[in-house]
Amino acid sequence: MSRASDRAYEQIRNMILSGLLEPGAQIGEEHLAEICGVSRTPVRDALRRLEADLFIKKSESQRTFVADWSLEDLEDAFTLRGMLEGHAASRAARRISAKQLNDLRAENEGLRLAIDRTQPDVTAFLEHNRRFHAIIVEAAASEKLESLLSRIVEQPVVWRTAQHYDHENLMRSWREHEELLTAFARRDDVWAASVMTGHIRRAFHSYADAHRGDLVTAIAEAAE
Amino acid sequence: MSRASDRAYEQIRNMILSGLLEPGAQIGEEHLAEICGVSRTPVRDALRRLEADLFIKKSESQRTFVADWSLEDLEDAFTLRGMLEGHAASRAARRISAKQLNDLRAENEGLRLAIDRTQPDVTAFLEHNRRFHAIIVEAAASEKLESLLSRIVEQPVVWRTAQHYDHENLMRSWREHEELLTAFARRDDVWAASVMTGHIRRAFHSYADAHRGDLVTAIAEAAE
DNA sequence: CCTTTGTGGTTTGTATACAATAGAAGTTTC
DNA sequence: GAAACTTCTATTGTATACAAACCACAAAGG
Repeated sequence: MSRASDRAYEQIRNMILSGLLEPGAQIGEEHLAEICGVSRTPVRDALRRLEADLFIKKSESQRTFVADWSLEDLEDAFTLRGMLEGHAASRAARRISAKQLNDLRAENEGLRLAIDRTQPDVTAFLEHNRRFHAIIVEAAASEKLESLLSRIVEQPVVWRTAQHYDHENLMRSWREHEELLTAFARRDDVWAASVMTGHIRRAFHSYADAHRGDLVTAIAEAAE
Repeated sequence: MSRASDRAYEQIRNMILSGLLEPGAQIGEEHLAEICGVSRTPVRDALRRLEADLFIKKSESQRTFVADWSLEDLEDAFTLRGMLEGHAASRAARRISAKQLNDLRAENEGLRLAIDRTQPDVTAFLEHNRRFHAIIVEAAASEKLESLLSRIVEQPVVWRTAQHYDHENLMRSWREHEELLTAFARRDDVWAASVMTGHIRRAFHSYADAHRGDLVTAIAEAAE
């Protein structure tokens, strides 16, 4: 891949995910170019990709804004993700290799270690979780499915809110992953799909609960 | 939208859909720029979008090739489309407006007129069909769903093969659309979803049958 | 004969300059 | 004082020039 435009893509994406660029905010190409230390050309390139990934959206007059997702939009995205990842799990159950199964086990073990401590390491949790799901999509061996999923898995607000997940929720993710592993080991595609769909669905509610807590905090801070 | 880059997008897309640019063929930016009568900048812009839409793919070394889909890839795409459009139909059944319902009826009437003649007008059929499905996706009112579907609905080979559809197949599409209309009128989301999924699924087999005929023709021509 | 390495030409990536267009603000007129 | 028009500014779109990467082919060495 190209160096400058990829750096720009990563950098802008991280700024959006971390909340440095606020949802709804307008962003100018020149401005971003300065921040990334490159010219407008690679920035425009990066913006096109971010637009396809629904991280930004353009007004009728082509001005660029950070995507602003409502709770409804998020439920919508989680529903689609549940369908698609359920399908991925079903395919994966029929195709997964011994190596991929081992990799999955390793990731879930890492995930458990990240949260099985007095202070859970949420960043590590998210990374192991991401890789766990990525391996399944890879095992599903469908280029189109992979392309579609890459566009709805990561959502800015979800990242920021994840810090508020409680220990029980994190452990439930681990347990659901374990169940998924069993389903894969048995090559049971129906089981795998239903566990996955439920897993994503529950994740949405965990998010929604944590998000409400987040809102309360924000309101309290604003009141000070 | 911008003039030159959109023209380039449309033009290149049409060249791919029509088969003028053959699957697997390498395409150079400079070359495309000449054809479209613009500079490389808007062409690169268009290529980024076409890449997101899976019309082209890039090699590891960033060279551009026309996407080459195997029959397996196509079945895969049709399966995903069935899932997503089924979901769209389900949502649409609960939300569709009277006006949208009328528009759907009009499109399907136009579709019938296009094929109810001695020599079916397949191009008109495809256009009415496209708009019919587009209205449903619009009625589903999910930005994400729309974004995902826009990336798998149109496939180069399908267009070219459509000319070989027989009259009975075309009429079945019309009848299935009519059934969908009834389901929408009754606001029956479960019915709508199952009719839609079956509709897409059958379309795949119509394609596969016609495609085999296509292959036979090609082989016969090569033998001359 | 096979492998490797260099070189020429082709293709893509980036920067910059300039053109076009949309928004904003200020002025004029009723 | 409000609405419409004009001008100015900010932002995006396009062209072009140059730099870097890559591929293919040929030549040399083992």
